[in-house]
Amino acid sequence: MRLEAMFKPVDSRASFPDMEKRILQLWKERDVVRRSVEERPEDRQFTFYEGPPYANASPGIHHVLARVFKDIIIRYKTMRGYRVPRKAGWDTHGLPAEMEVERDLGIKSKTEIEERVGIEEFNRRCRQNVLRYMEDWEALTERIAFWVDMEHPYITYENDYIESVWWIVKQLWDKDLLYLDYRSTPHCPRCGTSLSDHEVAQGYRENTPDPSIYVKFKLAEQEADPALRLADSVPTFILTWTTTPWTLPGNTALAVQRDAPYVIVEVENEGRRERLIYGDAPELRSGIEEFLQNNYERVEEVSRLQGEALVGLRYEALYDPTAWGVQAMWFDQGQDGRLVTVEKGQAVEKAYTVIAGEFVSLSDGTGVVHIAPAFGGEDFDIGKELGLLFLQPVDLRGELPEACPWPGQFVKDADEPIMDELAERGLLLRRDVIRHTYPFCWRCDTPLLYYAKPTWYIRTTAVKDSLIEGNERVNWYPGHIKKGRFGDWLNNNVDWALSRERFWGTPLPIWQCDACGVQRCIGSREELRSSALDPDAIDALDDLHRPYIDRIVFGCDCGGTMARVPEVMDVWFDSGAMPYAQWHYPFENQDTFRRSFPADFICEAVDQTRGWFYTLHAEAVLLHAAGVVPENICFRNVICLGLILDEKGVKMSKSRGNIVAPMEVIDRTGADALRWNLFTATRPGDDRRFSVDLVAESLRRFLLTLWNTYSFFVTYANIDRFDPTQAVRGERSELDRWVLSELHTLVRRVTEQLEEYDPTSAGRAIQSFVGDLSNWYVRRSRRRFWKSESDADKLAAYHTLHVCLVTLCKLMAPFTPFVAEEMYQNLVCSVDKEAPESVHLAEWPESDPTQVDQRLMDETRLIMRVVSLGRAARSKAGIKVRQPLSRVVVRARAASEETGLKRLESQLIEELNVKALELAEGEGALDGLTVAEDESGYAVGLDTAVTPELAEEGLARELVHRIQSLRRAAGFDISDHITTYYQGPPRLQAALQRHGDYVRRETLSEELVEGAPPTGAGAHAEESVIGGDGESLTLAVLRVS
RNA sequence: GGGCGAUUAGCUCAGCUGGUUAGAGCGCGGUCCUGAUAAGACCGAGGUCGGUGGUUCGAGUCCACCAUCGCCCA
Repeated sequence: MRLEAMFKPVDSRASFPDMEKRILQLWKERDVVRRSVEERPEDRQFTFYEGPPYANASPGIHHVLARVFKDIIIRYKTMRGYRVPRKAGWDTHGLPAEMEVERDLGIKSKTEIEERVGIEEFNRRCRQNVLRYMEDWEALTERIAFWVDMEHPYITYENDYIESVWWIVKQLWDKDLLYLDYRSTPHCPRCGTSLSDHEVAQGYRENTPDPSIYVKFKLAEQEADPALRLADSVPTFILTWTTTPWTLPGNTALAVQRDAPYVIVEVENEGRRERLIYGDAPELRSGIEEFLQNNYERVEEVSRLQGEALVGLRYEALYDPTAWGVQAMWFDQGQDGRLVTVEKGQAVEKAYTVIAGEFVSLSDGTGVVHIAPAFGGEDFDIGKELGLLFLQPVDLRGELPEACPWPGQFVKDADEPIMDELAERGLLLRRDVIRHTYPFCWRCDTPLLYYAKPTWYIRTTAVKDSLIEGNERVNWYPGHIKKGRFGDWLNNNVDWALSRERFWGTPLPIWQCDACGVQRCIGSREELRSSALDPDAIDALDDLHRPYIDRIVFGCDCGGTMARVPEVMDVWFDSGAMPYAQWHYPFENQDTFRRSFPADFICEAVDQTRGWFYTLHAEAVLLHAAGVVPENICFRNVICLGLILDEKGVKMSKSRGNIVAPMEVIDRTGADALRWNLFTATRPGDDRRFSVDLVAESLRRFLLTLWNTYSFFVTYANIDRFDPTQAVRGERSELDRWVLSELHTLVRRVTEQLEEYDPTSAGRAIQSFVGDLSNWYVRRSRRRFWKSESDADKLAAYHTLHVCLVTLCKLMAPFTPFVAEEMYQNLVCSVDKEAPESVHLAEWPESDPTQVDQRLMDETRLIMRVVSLGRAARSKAGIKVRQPLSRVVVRARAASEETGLKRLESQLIEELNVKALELAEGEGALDGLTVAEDESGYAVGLDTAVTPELAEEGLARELVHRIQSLRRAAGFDISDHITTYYQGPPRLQAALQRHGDYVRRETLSEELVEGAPPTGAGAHAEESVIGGDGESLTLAVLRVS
């Protein structure tokens, strides 16, 4: 062994946050982040895609969650020898940015942006705003050691990025995967814009009063259906229910449930008879019929029938909006249900007829649903499906036409007069008010209208089979997402609504002729330049956003002028374009792209199933269909994270004020503790409760246990000048072989589990190993380190512990990169100048199966169990472990176990401080002993008889314990030699007579001196009582200089 | 209303393809051990494994329904 200390001394009370900051500095100095990528072979790439976050607010703990789960896989793969490029990215477009700017400017409507602020200024502010928290993001990202290249990120608002997006759009356009159609969207009539789902969700208000009315639709005179007994020439009405009277002018169909029963009821008042048709379900009938009984002289059931029988019947329209100047349209079945103008004299087959709808409920209303395709989402969809007539008698401001009976009235204000007018015509059966949940504009409190308007779509349904087939080959973690949430989403795929009538987004690259209406899609800047009337304007165009792009016009073959359509693109399309656009593909970096597609791994939270996971997948499948990418899959493996809840299980949100700021946690416990908690607390896909206290527990339970083991090793290794480069001589002890067997088992398990994208199981296995290492290996080996002679056994113990700690560093490097680095620097770099300069540049450890001894591990488990029972027996007898006892008797469950007990006898004997182990033979073997048993059949009996010899030995051990405590209290160094002074009863003398060497050795006492220490010598003394009869003992220790 | 997930001790979580008597950590009360330890060991209190049915010789585990919570969708 060497003369100088090998290792930097380790403070067992180190501050983790401080240590981590030093490590950050070390990485910077040694350029480790860059080297961890570039020192791996270029032809062995593992591809990771970073989902771009929005940097317009500070990052939260859920962002930390995603980032560390990304990081752990990247680090692991790097250590496995893969090159893992990791390009950061920022999402910048869309409503989140626009809303922020609107708030700053105090803007209330879309018109204000266009007229008061101007698109140029508005977008300038969006651009300025959108990355304003980027520094926070960068600081946090660095602090939690998510290694991602933030110096060369992709940013979705950059021209190169936009150009790649345009290229994608053009590929779809060329394959006829892009089209313009109507779509029902939540619309704020006051702001004049669609709202996103997220915005709508913010504005739901409960207990909103609305009309609740039963409206009668008169069946048209037609050939008599015997079941309806129309031949009886009694007017027959279909009864419907609605809460939005203003949508009635848009009615073009009534929907019934095909398989449900309906009833025809005849009512009579003053000789006037009429018949009503409604759903035949008890809960419907009781409500309706109670009303009828109260309002009619006679109520009588005429017949019953299936909904089927009603389908196809025609009824009289309540209104004729075409007379008000409303242009009739219909969903042309010949054109995939596209909405087209109804030509003069053209008859729409499905107009004012009864149709069948799956969604019709027989538990409320009347069992008949009024369909207005211009307004409701379901209404629109079924209109499209069946080719219904379409009437839109309300403009985008929510006002009715001038020529109608309620000219220019806002729809909600028109409810009352509409109901009055229906009542006058005898078509209103019942008029109530209900309170329900209704969406309002979160900005201006205007009730939202579902409103059908033209929208650009991507024909994702055309590639549905490929979407589903591609997903089959994706490895999801957790697995249920694949068939569940994501699979269902794909199975119910609808075309992707791409356009937004907004300002801050990738401009939709479609130009339309003002004369002939022909449309063109532009796929590059070059194409733009060659098409533009003024090519020089393109050279001067240094921003592809609105309003600049809108100024570019083309000439049309027809002689007209082509201008860009006003829409921008759904911001999600940007994010799904990142595999291509981050490299400005195909305009640049073609090799890089080919090498990096598809991704091997992505990771985001579960809310991205319909977000980024879908847009990535969909765009790849579409481009594959267009023949320009090689695979219909964009990522091979994906970890889908759950959400973070607060300690009460409530979702964290700003409005609830239960957000935990990541930096506060990190400042208190360090980033490693936070990371460890996030990895091991719950499985990735589960929702997780989170609190600072739980992170602090991770620190205490795991990191400090490890740290103390490490600190122990360094302390003693330095005392003994241990040199890990020295070879071990001879056979290793069974304790060493046991821990190495556990270690190699651990390496195998952690490797397997990380290969399966399961850091949680891997981390828990590490945690359990560290517990065993500290609480069994080190405790059982303590004396080996402490003994004064440096023999082979001591060297083996140091070696074994050193190997365990070094291997642990490497296994933990992906999990807790800081503490792993700190330990690695000290345990490896300080002794091996040839070793990689950072644990993150090191190779992943290999599991050596020849070191795994399953029998030894099983037997050691058994010993631990028996020891635990033995301690229970001691506890029961009230005899402390320091008091040696003569024998322990163990009853095992099988002969093979007895062999194991015998083999590891010495560990058992030492741990329980007994002189001998006996195996229980037959009945009565445990009689007369203090016995502890467990439920599984093990029993341990202790012979509690304390002979004078044993008592003497116990006293010696007690003395050692006292002297050790005194040393510690005196603040002596662990290796200081001392003189010990003692005063006490005769049996103390006797004990020291016999065990003096032992006491001296254990306490580094050069002399044991009877009597008081010399006064003024600076000795530390204690007086205490031993034994039952009040014997007094005085001890003092004095450092020998 | 539909889909997905969760529900095991006061709290955070294990419990593999069904197989004795359901575990760990934290917390609580007590005892002990310790010159690595902010720690550890032992004892004790604490569970009708969300509920109800079913399959089975046997169910925390499989099936059905229900309840509660969360997410996504309508």
